[in-house]
Amino acid sequence: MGKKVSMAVIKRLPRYYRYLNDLLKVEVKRISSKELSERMGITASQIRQDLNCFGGFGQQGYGYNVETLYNEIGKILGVERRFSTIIIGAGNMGNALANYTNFQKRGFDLIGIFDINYNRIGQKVNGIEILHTDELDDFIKKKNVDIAILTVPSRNISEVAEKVVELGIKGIWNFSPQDLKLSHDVVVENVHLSDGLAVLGYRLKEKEENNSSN
Amino acid sequence: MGKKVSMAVIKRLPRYYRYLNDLLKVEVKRISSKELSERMGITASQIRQDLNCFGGFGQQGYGYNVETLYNEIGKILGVERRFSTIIIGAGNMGNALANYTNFQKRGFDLIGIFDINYNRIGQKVNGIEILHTDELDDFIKKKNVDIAILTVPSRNISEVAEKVVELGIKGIWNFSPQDLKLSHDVVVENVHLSDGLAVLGYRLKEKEENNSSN
DNA sequence: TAGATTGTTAATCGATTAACAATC
DNA sequence: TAGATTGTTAATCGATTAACAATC
Repeated sequence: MGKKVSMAVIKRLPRYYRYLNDLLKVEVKRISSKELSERMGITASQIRQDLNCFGGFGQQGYGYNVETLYNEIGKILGVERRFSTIIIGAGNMGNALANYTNFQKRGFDLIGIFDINYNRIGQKVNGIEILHTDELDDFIKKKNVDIAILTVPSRNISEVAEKVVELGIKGIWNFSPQDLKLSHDVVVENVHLSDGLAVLGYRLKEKEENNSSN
Repeated sequence: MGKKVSMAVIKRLPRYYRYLNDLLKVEVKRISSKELSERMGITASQIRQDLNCFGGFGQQGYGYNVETLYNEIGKILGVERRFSTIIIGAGNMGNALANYTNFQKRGFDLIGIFDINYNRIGQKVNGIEILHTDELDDFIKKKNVDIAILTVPSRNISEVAEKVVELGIKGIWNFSPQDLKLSHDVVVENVHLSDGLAVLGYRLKEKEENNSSN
């Protein structure tokens, strides 16, 4: 009952999942926390600690069965569950995401794309017709949409976000640099791409300074 | 010297920068750590602690001058410094990033786009002609490129990354889900978009379970 | 001056690592 | 069985929060 797993652990799960998938592909059957730790560049202790938040998936003296562990982490992440997803904002980023096949694999079904620009309406992206945002209302009510991916301009983000949560959206994946403050209780993941780029700039600059001061 | 500021602090800097920019726009002149903490949803203590890693930008009894603080954080992040940047992989994601005007503002100048597909060569994205990856070699040597944004398919990522670091690239912004293990000493920032989506799925699933168990 | 708010030290909290008994 | 490796508890490390003297 409510063990309360920390975000630090949860954020590492997709990475474990990826590494296990790679191992599966090259037909590795079993792996010890020690070997996995060397591949991933984290401590074996952390791996065991992380996994034991969710249950004892390993076996003493043997390690972990790769396929079992992969499936278990998949279950934890909810890969079995399907999430119906829409994209709002059919600009370049919306386009790129709509064509991202990985999402389908991870349990996210893209069922609609919306834009405010009439020139875009009716065009298809990855086989899905772009609808006008005026139709959002009807669409969400009819189709029971779980997640909205927001790739609209920053100035519209709060408005669009408020609207979709009122219509019953449960999760938002926000690509605008603007932080979302929402009245409703909804799960939000922010991407904030340019923040990552800023950190890259910082690290680069700092490295140069260190090098020149030696 | 080398105070060694932790990554946790550095990752918060772009967020401070954004909030200060918003305050500037609405012409707020001064702000206390307390008021900023309320807006950002973090503690005032953390704000003061974070900022003091880089110097005393505030004034007792007054708070912080918004413009000064904004500029100081900009300097720390290296906004003044220009980074010449190329995109490798002119697919949907490469396209989207090439059209992202924010990067220019943050000190990143896009000076080249490359693709392996001959059909794309010669087309322009955001005013920049797409070149074939065969020309990477010459281009990087001639133009002194700082950063490569990699939006190539996962299967090519290691190869392309190794190539650009050999040619002298100092920083990589990696959009492939594959982790990079590079022989050279180079700054890498990974985006791993689908990891973020996976976390969103987890949180959504968990919330449902909590709700239904009440 | 008195009030406000910083810069900074100390206390707390949480996350990572180490260690080892349990056990396959 | 003996060796290997987990699950788990305890120790360490680092990051966040609280507190308050310094000072604008």
